[in-house]
Amino acid sequence: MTLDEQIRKLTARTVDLHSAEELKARLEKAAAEKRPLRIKLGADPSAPDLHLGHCVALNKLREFQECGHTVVFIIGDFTGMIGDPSGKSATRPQLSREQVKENAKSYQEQVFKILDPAQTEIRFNSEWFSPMTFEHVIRLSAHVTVAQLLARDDFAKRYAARQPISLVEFLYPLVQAYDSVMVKADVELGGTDQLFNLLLGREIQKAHGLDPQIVMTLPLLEGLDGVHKMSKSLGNYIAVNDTPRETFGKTMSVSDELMWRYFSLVLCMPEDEIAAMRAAVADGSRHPRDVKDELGRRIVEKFHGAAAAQEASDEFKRVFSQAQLPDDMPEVAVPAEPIGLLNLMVKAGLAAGTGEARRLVAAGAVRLGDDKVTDVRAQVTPTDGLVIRSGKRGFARVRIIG
RNA sequence: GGUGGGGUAGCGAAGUGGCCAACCGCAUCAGACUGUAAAUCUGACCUCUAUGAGUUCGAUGGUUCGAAUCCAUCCCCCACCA
Repeated sequence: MTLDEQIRKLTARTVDLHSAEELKARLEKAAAEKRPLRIKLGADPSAPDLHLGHCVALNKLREFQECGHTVVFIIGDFTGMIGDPSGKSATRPQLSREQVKENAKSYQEQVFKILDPAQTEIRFNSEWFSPMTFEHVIRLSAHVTVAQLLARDDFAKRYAARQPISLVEFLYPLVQAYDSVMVKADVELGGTDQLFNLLLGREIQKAHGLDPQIVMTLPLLEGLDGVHKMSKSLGNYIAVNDTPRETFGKTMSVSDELMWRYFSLVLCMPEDEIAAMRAAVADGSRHPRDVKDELGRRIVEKFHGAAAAQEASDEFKRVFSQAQLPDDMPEVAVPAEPIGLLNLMVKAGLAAGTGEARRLVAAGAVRLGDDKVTDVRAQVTPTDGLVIRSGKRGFARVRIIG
C-alpha cells in the first residue's frame, strides 16, 4: 500500500485531524525506522458492555492494524477504582480490584471481535499511576491552567450554568494525557467529544519531551432513538454481545435516515457505495426495508458470522412481518390447574407484576393461542404447548408439570 | 467560615394544610397506522386479581379530625462570597 493510499484509508470518516501533515510525516518516519506507529485508545473499565458506538473507534484502529501499526489499548483500571463522576451521575460506584479485573477480561474478549490480538498491546494504567506520588501529581498539574480546562466545551457550559464540576473531573483529562506519555502514543483517537482531552495529551507529551501525538476524532454514532449518542446509560444501544436476534431487531428499529450512518460508521462502507444505495432508494429501485435488512445482516455477520445473520433475518421476517411464532421461546412450567391470567403472565416473565399484566391485557396486547383476551379477570386452564403472546415481542409457551 | 437555593415517582419539574397516588414534559410499555421502523393519533404508566385496598413526596419525631404542605431535630446536595 502506498503512503497516499494509507493516508486515505486512515483518515476516512474522521472529523478532526491534527494534523494531516504530521500524520504523513510520522508515517514516513515510522517507515524509515521500520517501526509500527503506536495507536492509543483508552477504555473505562466500569462498563464492559461494548456497543456499536465503541466500534466506530475500534474500526479505525483495525484499519491502522491493517496498515501494520500497533494498537495500544489502555484499560483505565486505576481511574476505574477511583470512580469518575463525569457529568450528571454524581459519583460512580468505585470498583474493586476483582471487578476491574473481571471487566477487563470481558473487555478483551469483546475488543478482539474487531481488533487483531497479535497487533494489540494491552496496558493497565494502574501500572504507572499506582506508584505515583502526590508530588508527581502536583508537578503534572502544573502543566495546565484552569482557564485551559474551562475552555473545554462541557466544562464551560456547566460553569456558566453554575452546575457542579468536581475537581476529579478536572484531573481526568490530565490522567488521560499522562497515559499518552507513558505509552508513547503516536496517534490517539476518540469520539468528537474527546477532542479536548486528546489535544491536552499533545501538550503534556511535549512537556515531557516527546513528539506530540497525532489526534483524530471520529463521529459519535447516534443510538436507536436517532437523537442521542449511543450509550449504555441511555439504553439506546446495540451491544457487541447482544444475541444475533436482538442485534438484528434493534437494527431494524433504526430510522431510515439514520441507517446510512450505520453503514458508514459501523460497517466502514465507502461513501460512494452508500451514495449509490441512497440513490437506489430515492428512485424507488430498492426498498428501504430491504436495505435495512442488509444492514442488519451485515452487522450480525460482523459479530456472529454469516449463518447467524441469515437466521436472524429470517426469524425477524417470520415474527414481525408475518406475525408468526418465533422458532423457540421461553417456557413457563405450571400445573394443569386453573390460574389467573395475570399471574400466569407474571410467572411467564411477560410482565413484571400483575399491575403491568393488567395493563397489557386491558390494552388488548395479550393473546392465548390465537385468541385475544381482554378480560383482566380471566382464568386460564393451562394446556401443554399453549402459547401466550404479549405485544409483538413477548412470547411464552406453557409446559404442564405434574 | 458566611450567605442563599435545594432534596417530590425512571428522569426533569409543579404542588406549600383537606378537591393529592400527587398537574405537566421526557423516557418507557401497549393499541391503531406501516415497510419493522420513524412520524402521527389513542391509552397506560407506585404496589396489589383492584369501581376497592395498601404504601409514598430526604430521615425521624411532633402539631392537627386531616400533612408532600406547619413545627423541631437530623442527614445529604448545590451555587455564590470569603
